[in-house]
Amino acid sequence: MSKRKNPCEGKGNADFCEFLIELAEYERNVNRNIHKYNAYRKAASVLAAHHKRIESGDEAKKLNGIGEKIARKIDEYLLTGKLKKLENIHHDASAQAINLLTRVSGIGPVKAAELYRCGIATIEDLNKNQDKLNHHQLIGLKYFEDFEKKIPRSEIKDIENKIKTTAKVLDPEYTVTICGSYRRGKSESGDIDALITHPALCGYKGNKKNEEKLLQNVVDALNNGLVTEVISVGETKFMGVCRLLQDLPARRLDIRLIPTDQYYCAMLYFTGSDVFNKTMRAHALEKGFTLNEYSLRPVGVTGVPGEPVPISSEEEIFDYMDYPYKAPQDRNM
DNA sequence: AATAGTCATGC
DNA sequence: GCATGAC
Repeated sequence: MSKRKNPCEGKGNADFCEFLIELAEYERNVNRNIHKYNAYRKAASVLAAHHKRIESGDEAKKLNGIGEKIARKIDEYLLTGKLKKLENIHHDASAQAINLLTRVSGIGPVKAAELYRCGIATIEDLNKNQDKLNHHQLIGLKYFEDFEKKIPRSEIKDIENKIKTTAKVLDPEYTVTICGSYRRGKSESGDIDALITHPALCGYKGNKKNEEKLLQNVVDALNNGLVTEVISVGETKFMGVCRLLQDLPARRLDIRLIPTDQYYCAMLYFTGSDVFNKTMRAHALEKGFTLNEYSLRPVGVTGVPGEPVPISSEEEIFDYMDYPYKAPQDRNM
């Protein structure tokens, strides 16, 4: 999934969401307080899901995830149209620089602060100091603009076809699924998240020798055309860059190799949305199951999860837990 | 107390 | 090998 995403699109509380997300980014990138980051994100998403326009801090406070501090910020914003705290951040050169640097893929809060201590504050500065960056960060810098561009659905469709045909030529037994927001039918996405599996790879019976090559072989085959850079690649996960045509922007591509007996649980999980996954897992628990990206397991009376239920389609997961099937397009929540 | 797990990197 | 950082 992409580095920055907004739970604040849509309804009547978008302006609150925007400043909460900005505060969240500040807490993560500059103050390195991941918990405040999560708290602000949670507050923003609960406001985004709230259909009625909030008219006071006290009204907001009734929502789960909004407490005294955020309630008072909403009051300040309603009264003055801005936030003192944010104004201060905007005038703080170090905060601005660190926030910018973390937009480079591979540069997180720690690296950004280190770079800023070295006097690096702009993309131009980064270009002059490439010796301070590792492989991933160099790629992030090289494609800084490209990676912030959304990917049109039609382009992902073409990339999907290319990956599928490439894999099938290698071995017709490969299965490829592009998940994420693309699978949910969105008209554009931030990156491309592909799942692949192969019958030789099954969670419980090991055929180690071939397994190690199953992902590498696909990556190698894609390297002659689609894939332009490798950020990282191991036995189960590839992270890299692809470009469909010369004139199109470079795109972030992730490929995960999934054991066949875990494929549908992984598909469900990586299709999302995050909110849908939470709803689904909560429902599973109510029905006496535990659901994660690997398996669906019944929970015994003792609370100990049993053996994974064999699954051969996404629908089956819904069926087992008595949940009306939702097509991927209906999981945008 | 706060999501999980893989890969790269540096000690 | 292990911890850390990033995704």
